[in-house]
Amino acid sequence: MPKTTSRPSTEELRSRAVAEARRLLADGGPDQVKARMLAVRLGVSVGTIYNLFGQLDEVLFLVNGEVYDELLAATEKAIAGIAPGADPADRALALSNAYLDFVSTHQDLWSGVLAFNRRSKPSVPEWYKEKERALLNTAAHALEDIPGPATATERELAARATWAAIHGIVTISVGPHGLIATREDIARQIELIVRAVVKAIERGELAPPTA
Amino acid sequence: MPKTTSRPSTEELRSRAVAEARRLLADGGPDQVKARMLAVRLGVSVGTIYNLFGQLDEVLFLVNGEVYDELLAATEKAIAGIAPGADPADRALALSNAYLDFVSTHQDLWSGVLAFNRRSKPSVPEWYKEKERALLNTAAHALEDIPGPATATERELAARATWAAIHGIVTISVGPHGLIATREDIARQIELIVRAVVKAIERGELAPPTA
DNA sequence: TCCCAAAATTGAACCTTGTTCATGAAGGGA
DNA sequence: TCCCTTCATGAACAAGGTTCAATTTTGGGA
Repeated sequence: MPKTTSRPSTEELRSRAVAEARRLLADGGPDQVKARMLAVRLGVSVGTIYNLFGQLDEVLFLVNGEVYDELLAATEKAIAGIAPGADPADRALALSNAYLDFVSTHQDLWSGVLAFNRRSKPSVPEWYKEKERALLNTAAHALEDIPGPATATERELAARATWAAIHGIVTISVGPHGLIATREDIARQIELIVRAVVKAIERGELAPPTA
Repeated sequence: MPKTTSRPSTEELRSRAVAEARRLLADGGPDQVKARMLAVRLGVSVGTIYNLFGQLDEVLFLVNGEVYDELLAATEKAIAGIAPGADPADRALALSNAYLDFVSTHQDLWSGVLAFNRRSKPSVPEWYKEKERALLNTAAHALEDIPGPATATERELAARATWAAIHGIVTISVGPHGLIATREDIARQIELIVRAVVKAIERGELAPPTA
């Protein structure tokens, strides 16, 4: 009887490794993603992990990349669900609520993503930065078509500021393990900021008296 | 000839250690603050570091605590410099500009502080959380006396949201090494959010139609 | 001045982790 | 059958956090 279980393909192993790493990241943060632990979970030796990935950080970049993709999909879907003529604030809130939903659903994972991003690394892959840019662009898009006397430059500034603000509110609410504030509280804070900004755009109060 | 340099007192050593740790933190992030490196810089052995501090994290908490104190002092000073009857937006902007100034002046250090805070740790000392609370309270105070039909609860919500927003804008602009955006750009984003929120408070548009 | 108990220092040693590399097994084509 | 490429292996190395028994230093009392 020949062995029916042949050696799993390299690709197969790689994706299982990423899946395990994701679990470890969510459970204990980036520091818990260890080469030996991954090896044990996959039933291979340490060396094999280093055949699969140049260095351990690469696994974490891949995990985070996955998470980014999912978050991007969620936000895009949320925005797409809003009617073209709807209240601009609703569009912006659809985006931020999607973000909040996502983070609520994956609290520990997201906390891990943030922690890893804060670790200073020798180099960040270009494709990774690209995903981060894509996320920002989605946000910008949600604030793009708010009527009002704002130039493209002003809109872009407002979009980035609002995205950063939302990100700040969410981030400050995500401790090392789970949310620190209630979901409702966070949602209220986001809504407050978003509505205030949208109103400011509509009223043409964006540009402060430039010094 | 007797040795004129007697053994430095424990307190003396402790404070030199914190100072060195601060340098290391600013230079390479929390991961660069190593027991052996501290020992070498102080001219003592590894063991001594562990006499001074229960564990290495404690040094980092102390460094971050120092930084918090300085930031708090800077923001309080900025707010105190605003006349009591001044434009409420100016008060809020005084706060956020002080924050931005501080971070601009200590970019790498602040980046290190954030990175350390993201590391999941078994326990965070109470006095440390207290300092973080104090920082938030200062922010709340700056938004407290904006005229308008808002309840205390609403104001508190607005204060926390605004602080988180400012924090988000600044944080997203601080990469692992230095600022990613220009100082002016960051200041503009902050100003946009702050003015929008202050206007919303003044106009009594804080509370969205509660669902 | 001398001596000793307490306090602080030392550095070897242990353990965990990232990373490398010489060795060897597996499989497929000539 | 014999190579040759590819991949897996795990021992070994270098760091770094942490501990601790042995040693040194200090300060004060006799």
